[in-house]
Amino acid sequence: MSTKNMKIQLQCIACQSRGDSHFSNLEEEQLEILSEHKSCVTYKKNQTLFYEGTRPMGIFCINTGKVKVFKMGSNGKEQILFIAQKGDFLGYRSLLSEEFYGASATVLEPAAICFIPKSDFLKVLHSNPEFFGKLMKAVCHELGVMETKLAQLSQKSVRERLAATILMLKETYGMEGEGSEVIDIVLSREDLANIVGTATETVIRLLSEFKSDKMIALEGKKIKVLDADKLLHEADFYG
Amino acid sequence: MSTKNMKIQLQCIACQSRGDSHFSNLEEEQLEILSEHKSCVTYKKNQTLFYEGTRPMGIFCINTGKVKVFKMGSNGKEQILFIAQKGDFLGYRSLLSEEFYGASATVLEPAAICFIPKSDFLKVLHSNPEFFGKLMKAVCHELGVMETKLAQLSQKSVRERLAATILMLKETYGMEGEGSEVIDIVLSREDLANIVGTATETVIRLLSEFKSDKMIALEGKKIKVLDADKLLHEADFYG
DNA sequence: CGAAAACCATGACAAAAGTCATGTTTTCTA
DNA sequence: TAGAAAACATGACTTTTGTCATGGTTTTCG
Repeated sequence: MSTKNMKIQLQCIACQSRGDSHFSNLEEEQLEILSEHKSCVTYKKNQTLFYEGTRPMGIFCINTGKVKVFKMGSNGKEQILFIAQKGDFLGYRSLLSEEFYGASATVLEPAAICFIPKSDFLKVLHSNPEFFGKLMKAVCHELGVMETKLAQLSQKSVRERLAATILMLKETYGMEGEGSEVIDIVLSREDLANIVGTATETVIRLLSEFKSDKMIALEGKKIKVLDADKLLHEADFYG
Repeated sequence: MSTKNMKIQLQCIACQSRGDSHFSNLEEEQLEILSEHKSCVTYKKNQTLFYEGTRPMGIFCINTGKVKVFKMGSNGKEQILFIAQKGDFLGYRSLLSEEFYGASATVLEPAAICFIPKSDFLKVLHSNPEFFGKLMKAVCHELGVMETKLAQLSQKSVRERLAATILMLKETYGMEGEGSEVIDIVLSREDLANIVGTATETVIRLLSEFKSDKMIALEGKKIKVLDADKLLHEADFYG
């Protein structure tokens, strides 16, 4: 197998993931502008889309696959801010605030991702107030989500946060399987710890406990949720 | 003294704090729209502008004074997200994402704050792409700031975060006084703890240590920075 | 395929931070 | 302005979480 990433060419207008994205309501003409200079590349696991501290040159649009977005701490530990998937944009926030990337983005599983140069994206953005408004709304929503994460990090125990994280993953990646929900994302214990904001060993220990308590089952790296109510209770979603 | 808040009337166009705000470049016509239905009220310490979970009806524009914006945890502890001051807008984020307020806002010191109804604000916003773009840029920047806070909360010790918080306060509210910087904001130890994300007692203990180590002096509730370099060192701003 | 590397798991221990109790000081307000 | 309430301070102790060490398991890749 070649070590080079495979390039695939596809018009945005025919993109399978467009319906899930902010591009869903764009007009044909504007989709053509976006397609003009875009490149679509397949990435392998662990490849990095962009690094914290570098200058954004355009936006990434995820076609398939999952991408972790994280900040590196001085201790060498990552804090994962969110996980992006099909239809999500990456990098437009730094583009609009005209700052360097505030985080890095690394592929978690094989992915197909388009890159649209800054100028084309901005051209469409400024010629389409409705699109601009939609994006504004999305950014405002994201800010609210991030504030909630901050407060929970500060106010909840690791145990509560892990339970909440498993439930969140279930909501996002859950697949019904023989009565229980299998979470369809492969995360190392370390990545999971970096979402929760704790040490890897602590996550491993708590997962073992949750397993003993029959709340989850571990199938290889995948987590199966056996008792969502009990997890909800652990996450302290009532006070 | 009356228990009612005092109303003062002033045109936005003549507002002293406008130069510090996102409204600085608006045209006369648009300022008049904003002025039309606005009300400007003085608030006393501990009065609340809006509560988490309620519906936003407009935006607040701070003329003078300081306001803490926070989320309440199930344990009854606040997490302060940021402190707003002269020229800052509050509440426009929830307005734009069309969600309920995600946080509460309470006045820290006597303040004069204007309220502009939703419809007037949106009218101006949508009639002025440049203003919209400016606000978008601001929100994107805020999102980056919030992500940084999240990562630091997860990756730094309480001691490091307190040192960083004191330095941040110095940057924002510092006033040169006989060689050292007096931080011109009155925060209870509890509020400070709720910024740092820790227990009140822990903050008190660490402040005592910082004082013993001659990094700060405590003058009543106000903090004076004696050795910013040493604080920077404590905050671990190099790795 | 098979060795090396990465990852998972668990125990033992240490450190960080939280909680509770108590006393003092400051601030508010009737 | 005096009494009450809130805020500050500190000690003693507990709990939570992190770190280090070790061994087993899985994955990767030459």
